[in-house]
Amino acid sequence: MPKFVDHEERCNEIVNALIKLATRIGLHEVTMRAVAAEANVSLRLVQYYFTDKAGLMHAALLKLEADSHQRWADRLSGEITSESPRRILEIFANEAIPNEPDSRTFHLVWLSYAVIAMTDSVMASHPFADGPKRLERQLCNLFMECQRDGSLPAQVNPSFEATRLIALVHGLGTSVMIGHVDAAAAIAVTQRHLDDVFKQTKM
Amino acid sequence: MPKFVDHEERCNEIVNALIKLATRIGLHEVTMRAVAAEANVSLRLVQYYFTDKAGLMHAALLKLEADSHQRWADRLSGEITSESPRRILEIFANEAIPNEPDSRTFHLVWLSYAVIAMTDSVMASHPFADGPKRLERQLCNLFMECQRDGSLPAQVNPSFEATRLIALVHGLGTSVMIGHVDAAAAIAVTQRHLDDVFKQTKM
DNA sequence: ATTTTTATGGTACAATTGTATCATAAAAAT
DNA sequence: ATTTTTATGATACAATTGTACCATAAAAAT
Repeated sequence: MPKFVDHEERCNEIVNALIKLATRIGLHEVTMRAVAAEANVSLRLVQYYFTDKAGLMHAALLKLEADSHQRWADRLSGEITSESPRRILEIFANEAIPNEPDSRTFHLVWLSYAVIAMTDSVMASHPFADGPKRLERQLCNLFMECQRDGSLPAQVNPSFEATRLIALVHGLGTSVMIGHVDAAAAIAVTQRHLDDVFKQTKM
Repeated sequence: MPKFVDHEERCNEIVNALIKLATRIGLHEVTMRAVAAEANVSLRLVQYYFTDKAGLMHAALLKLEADSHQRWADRLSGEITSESPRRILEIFANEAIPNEPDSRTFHLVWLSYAVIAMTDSVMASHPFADGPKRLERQLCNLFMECQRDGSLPAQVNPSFEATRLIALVHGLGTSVMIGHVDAAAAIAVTQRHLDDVFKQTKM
């Protein structure tokens, strides 16, 4: 067999080019040629590695989710381990607010895909809710841990809190991206929200 | 002067065609010709009334916001007037969840514009945050009314609650649109959220 | 050394899109 | 009745886009 190239690596470069491009000009304006140019490869190569535009788009979505999951997994098994579950929740909330290139890219591109999925049944069927669902489970577990260590009242519903927190940071994220609120204010809101949750009492 | 046509009305028909189309196939796939076909007019007419695609898009965004504002204003000056401010907040939260064609359309199309605005400076500069900002003021006022009538503890921060509620329903809305949570569950979350807010106590 | 398979380049093509242009109907004003 | 202005139709055009096709370099296998 002939000339061999790290397929994986080549695909990653192209997909990264797409994500970078989508961040700059919007996913809806991304074209095969533009991706090729951004990745410094020929148009033919993009076709070669992904056949379709649909294939490329799909691969990029998968990588976006995988990267995001990986970043968070790394974080969870890093210096963070020593922190209290409540503190981890706060760190999550902070990092979910798009105030830094990585999180801005993620929010923008993910939301672009989400909007497409809302009218494109093919895109919709794919692994879309998986990311949020896994995240929600993780948050739910963190809330339960807080109850076990006594920092969170027992009558609080962890599943509800997870859903609420995820929706809140997502909504805030969009507000930040369109310039409705600035990132600092958004982080203040999430902080205060968590304070509220943790001081809930029976009446 | 010659043949006269209700300009306003004609524009509305075309813009409505765009919104209907965007709801069906996604805003990013909307084309001048498709809008013309949907409105049952010639391509030339769309050009005549809006010159640009940019002009058409802009007009549609304005109408989307205006309609939404109008619907809510009508609601507020209708049977709702007799309701308590807290109940009005609940009604708002319910209607913001995209479980019905009108609200689904609004969420989808508005979010499509928002995503475009995130990378398009021309779109971004336009009246984008105005809608949410006005809404936030209205919600803030409702919370303050609740404090005046004694149903909401005084130590609650109305402005914070308005920001939080709007971000929450927005985030939930997106989750509903992509099928991550169903509409009924989302409404249950907003209901429970408001319950939480209204039973907050000093510690 | 020849073959065979992978990787890559170049380019052509049909379809679509936004826009521009040319024409004309239709009705009010003169 | 002629003119003038609005409203509308038809179509042409250049640009772009996704995809298909043809070629070939390069290296492993024979």
